[in-house]
Amino acid sequence: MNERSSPTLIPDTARAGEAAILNAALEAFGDKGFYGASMRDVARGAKTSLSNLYNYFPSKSDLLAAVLRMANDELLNRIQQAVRGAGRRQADRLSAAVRAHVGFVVDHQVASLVALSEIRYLTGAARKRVVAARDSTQGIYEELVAAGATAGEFRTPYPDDAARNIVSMVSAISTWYRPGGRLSAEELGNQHARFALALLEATPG
Amino acid sequence: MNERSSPTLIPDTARAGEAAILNAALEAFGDKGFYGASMRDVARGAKTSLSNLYNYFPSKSDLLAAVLRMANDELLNRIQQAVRGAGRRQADRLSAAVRAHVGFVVDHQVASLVALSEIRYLTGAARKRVVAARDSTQGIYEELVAAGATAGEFRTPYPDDAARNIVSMVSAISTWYRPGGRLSAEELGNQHARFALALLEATPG
Amino acid sequence: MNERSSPTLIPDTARAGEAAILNAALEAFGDKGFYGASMRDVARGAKTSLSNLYNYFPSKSDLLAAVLRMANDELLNRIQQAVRGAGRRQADRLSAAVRAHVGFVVDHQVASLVALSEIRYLTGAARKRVVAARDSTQGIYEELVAAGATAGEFRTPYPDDAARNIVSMVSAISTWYRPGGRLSAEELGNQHARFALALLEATPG
Amino acid sequence: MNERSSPTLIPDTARAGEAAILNAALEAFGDKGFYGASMRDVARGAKTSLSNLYNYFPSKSDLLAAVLRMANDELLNRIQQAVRGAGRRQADRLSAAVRAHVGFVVDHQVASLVALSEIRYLTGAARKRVVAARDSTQGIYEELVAAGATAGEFRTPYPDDAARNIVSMVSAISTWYRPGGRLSAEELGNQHARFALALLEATPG
DNA sequence: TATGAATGAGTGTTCATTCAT
DNA sequence: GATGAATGAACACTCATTCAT
Repeated sequence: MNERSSPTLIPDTARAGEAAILNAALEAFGDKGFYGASMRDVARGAKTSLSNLYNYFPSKSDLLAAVLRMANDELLNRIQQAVRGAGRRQADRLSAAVRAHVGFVVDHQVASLVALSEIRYLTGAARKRVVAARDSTQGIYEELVAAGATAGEFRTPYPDDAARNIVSMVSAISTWYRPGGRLSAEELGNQHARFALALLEATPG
Repeated sequence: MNERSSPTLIPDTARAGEAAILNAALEAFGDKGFYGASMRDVARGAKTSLSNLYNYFPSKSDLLAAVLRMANDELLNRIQQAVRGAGRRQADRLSAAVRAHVGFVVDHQVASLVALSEIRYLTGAARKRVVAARDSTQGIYEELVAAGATAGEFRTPYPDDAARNIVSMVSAISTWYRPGGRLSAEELGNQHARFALALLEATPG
Repeated sequence: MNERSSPTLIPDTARAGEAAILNAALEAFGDKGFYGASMRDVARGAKTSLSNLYNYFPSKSDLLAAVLRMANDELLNRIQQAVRGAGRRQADRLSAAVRAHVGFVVDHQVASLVALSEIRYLTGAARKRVVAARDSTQGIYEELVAAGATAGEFRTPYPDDAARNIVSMVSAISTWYRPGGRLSAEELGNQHARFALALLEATPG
Repeated sequence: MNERSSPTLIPDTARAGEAAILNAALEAFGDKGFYGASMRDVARGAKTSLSNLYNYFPSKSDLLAAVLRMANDELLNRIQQAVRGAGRRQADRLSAAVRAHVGFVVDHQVASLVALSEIRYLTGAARKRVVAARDSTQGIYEELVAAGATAGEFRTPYPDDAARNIVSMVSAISTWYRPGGRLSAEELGNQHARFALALLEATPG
């Protein structure tokens, strides 16, 4: 049973060619960045013509937005599911969230990296939507931390800032992680769960 | 005495127009990213002609490299000086490093952001040099953490990873900090020093 | 009886979707010119798909040709009918022609404008046919003028050139006319009939 | 002495490459229309590179605007000079204006054609300026006609509309004139001067 | 009849860079 | 040290048109 397979980010509702384009875009943006990657790169990766891209996405920006939205949706799903499946102590729930988050970053490293670094190239409504999605993720952490603080499990005087730093730490994994490295994905998850609890100055369980 | 004035990054040894160009490049890269900013943007910001840029820097990449190198030099200097001026306990030394680091990020937010996000667009020798400089900074933290671990001050089982996460947290400040926000620069420094010690599972001082 | 209603240009023989396409094409070409308007614009205006246009017209040029042919047919019909219904004096016949011509331009301003300005973008057989149709209209004027000159009603030494200038004047109405302007359509017709007779140096009736 | 040589439209103040570009643009726009002509066509005609065009004109629209402005300036100059050099009777002054106008159209047929048909592709401030210039020309005619009407020389009941039609007739010459045709430029001028006076129902001189 | 997917050529424009002065 | 002119390559995007269904 493979608990952390790497399910594609692309939802089943997508049209035929759409998935190929989205995956190619993800790869291209991850490789060269949003500006550095050209629509021709994407088309080449998706094995279609440049102009055909525009039958699916009206602009390069929309393509980026779609990629980021999908990544954020999947991340949010994973974290929420993990939290729902965890015990009642907030420390456990937060640990589960961090492990799920790390799992996502490892499974979808490129998407995580793109989400971290290319969001700045969005503008207007697309940006707002993606920023909101990102804030949802952060919001989950803030709620968990707040609940834990109320329950006396976490003693940090800066709960919100600590929550943000947890996200920073986990997100940063996407910038240096290499599969087959010193730590397995699971170890990485446990490690960062411990970091998170330490940051929150959790009372020993 | 103004301990945290915002000294320019540009060294006095620079030629006449060089400083203006470097500052303009910093601003442009910060605004739009390396690819998004054009040499014309830089020229406009430096109030000189496009072609004159090439009398100072042989290429756009070299311009980015110069900016990053300066930023890293200044950061390294600040941290080293802070550590030298701190007490003998490793916790104190590390706190001093973090506070200096936060001070740099706040003083040179744009440069910090550029260093964080545009390094990927360097290649070849220039990249190597900048990466090495960045690793020097990280190395300081690793040494401090290792010394503290040896001394029994820090109990984290993951000293190197914790050191990296300290850098991640402090660097991330550049992505959200706004002057005049909830916390002053000094408070931000103290806060992150506490986060760092918590992360390291420091024994109470 | 409404003598100057705005009967559509599209003949009843047209297939189902054809009328919508032709009208959309007319509007699009009028708005942005032949090159400026795209087949997508036409499809949008006709509320059908881009590719469906090609079930009706084999090319954009053919679409333009069809529009222009229809406009010229209607114009020719109107003028011929008006002349047939007029008295025996050439001045009266010419006045009737001009008034009918002005009526057409006012009723179908966009079509008139397109016919005036987009004919240049036709090539080959399509162009020949449309130019011939336009020349037919001009031919009517030339005959009327020649007959009037022979009859001693018009004294201009340049009958053909005068005829062409009558057409120029009336056609130009399409470039500036706005419904609800200073002059009614009927006044405009009478006015230009007078201009035409003046141009021909007609002997006082 | 060459009274109607074809002095270039390009003023002496222009930079070196500018004249070549403007002339090439004039030719290209005349040949294929504004939309039909590409910047590559212009570059080819000006014997320079595509990108170099943008060192002189920031956009294709600006290039068109520059062409049209120059044409209108020259036309206005010619008419004004002609009127100044004419006698005191308004009929004479108007004849002079028409002859000068015809001379311009013949000398700069392409420019006249472009001014007549491509003005619609301008927008914003550029359009306003060119429209204003065109209206200046029309204004001269209106003043002459009004003065003649006051003096009892012209009896038309529609002085302004007649003035507009004079412009229409003369402008239309650009759409059909071919050098070496039936009429010389001078004859064409005299002919249209006669047409104009006839249109105005001028009292016999 | 009607559609969405697909394509290759072409669009205006911007790019980093070079060069003559 | 500084400039404006010049360039070739690349860019995102649109075009008219075709084709399978």
